[in-house]
Amino acid sequence: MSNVETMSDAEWTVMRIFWTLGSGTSKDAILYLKRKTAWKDATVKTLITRLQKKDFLQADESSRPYVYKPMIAENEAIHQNVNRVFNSLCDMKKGKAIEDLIASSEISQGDIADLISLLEKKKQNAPDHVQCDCLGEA
Amino acid sequence: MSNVETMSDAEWTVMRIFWTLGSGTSKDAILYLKRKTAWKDATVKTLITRLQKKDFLQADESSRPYVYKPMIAENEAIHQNVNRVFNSLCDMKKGKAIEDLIASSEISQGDIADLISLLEKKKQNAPDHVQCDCLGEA
DNA sequence: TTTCCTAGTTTACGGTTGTAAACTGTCTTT
DNA sequence: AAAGACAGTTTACAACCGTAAACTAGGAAA
Repeated sequence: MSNVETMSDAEWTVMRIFWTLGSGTSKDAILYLKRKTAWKDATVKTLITRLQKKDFLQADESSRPYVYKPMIAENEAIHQNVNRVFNSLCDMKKGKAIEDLIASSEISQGDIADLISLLEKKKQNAPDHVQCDCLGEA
Repeated sequence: MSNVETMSDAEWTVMRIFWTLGSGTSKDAILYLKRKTAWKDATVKTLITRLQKKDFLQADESSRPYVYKPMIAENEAIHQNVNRVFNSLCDMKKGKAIEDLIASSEISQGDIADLISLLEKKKQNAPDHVQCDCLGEA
């Protein structure tokens, strides 16, 4: 179970290409990344190499050019990443932070429906207040 | 308007103390941080110095020990930080990511109510589907 | 006023990250 | 078989980060 903490921002950007393509060559990555970044080809190559070292990408070396594929699922990576940020937030502020997020994200009808029903359910057992935990245990 | 992108994880951890206290001495920070980390006093001092250089903390030097206070509001910092992570996510996956977050966070009754009403409102104009934007513009 | 403690400042050091050039090995095309 | 193109590998390098020791100056105690 690979741990996404060690994936840098630039590496994440590269992974998105492979996650979306399912698999692809370095050329594919270089090509698509030109649309979003100003990186030189060499930069992308470096990032791919680092992702391999960290076991986030694996190369099929049976033929050239190699074909790379993700060794961690996008959903799993997103889960870890998003949760990591939230774990560093004051407990008391999480609700508002989520509100903020919802306000500024495009969300589909289906997902909104899911969110509402999840919240309805969560409401049954929700506490009246959530304490700030920033100063640690008393 | 300071930009939270340059605040490191360790620095963030220190800021939480000052955000919660409103202001405090390095001793305060060292003390509270002992509850959550194994950092040596010197480490906290270094982090405070870096936060000052980056203009996230300001010291009142009119008397010793200095009293430090945050130059960026916690809410603003959280907003920037959380949004930064979400901006690096595939648009299509944001809804699920938020679901995930809600599922694993403690949220108060009040916040849940707010979230639901925000979602109800958002539902009026929500798209049926959200496209993946990982490969950039076509 | 001499000494000591405490807190602020300087220096340190290896690892990671962003960014990329240069080198090299392997197919493909003459 | 020789040459060229492309992609994979090595090397580079400054800034930032986590982590902390060592040094120093200002205020408190003796």
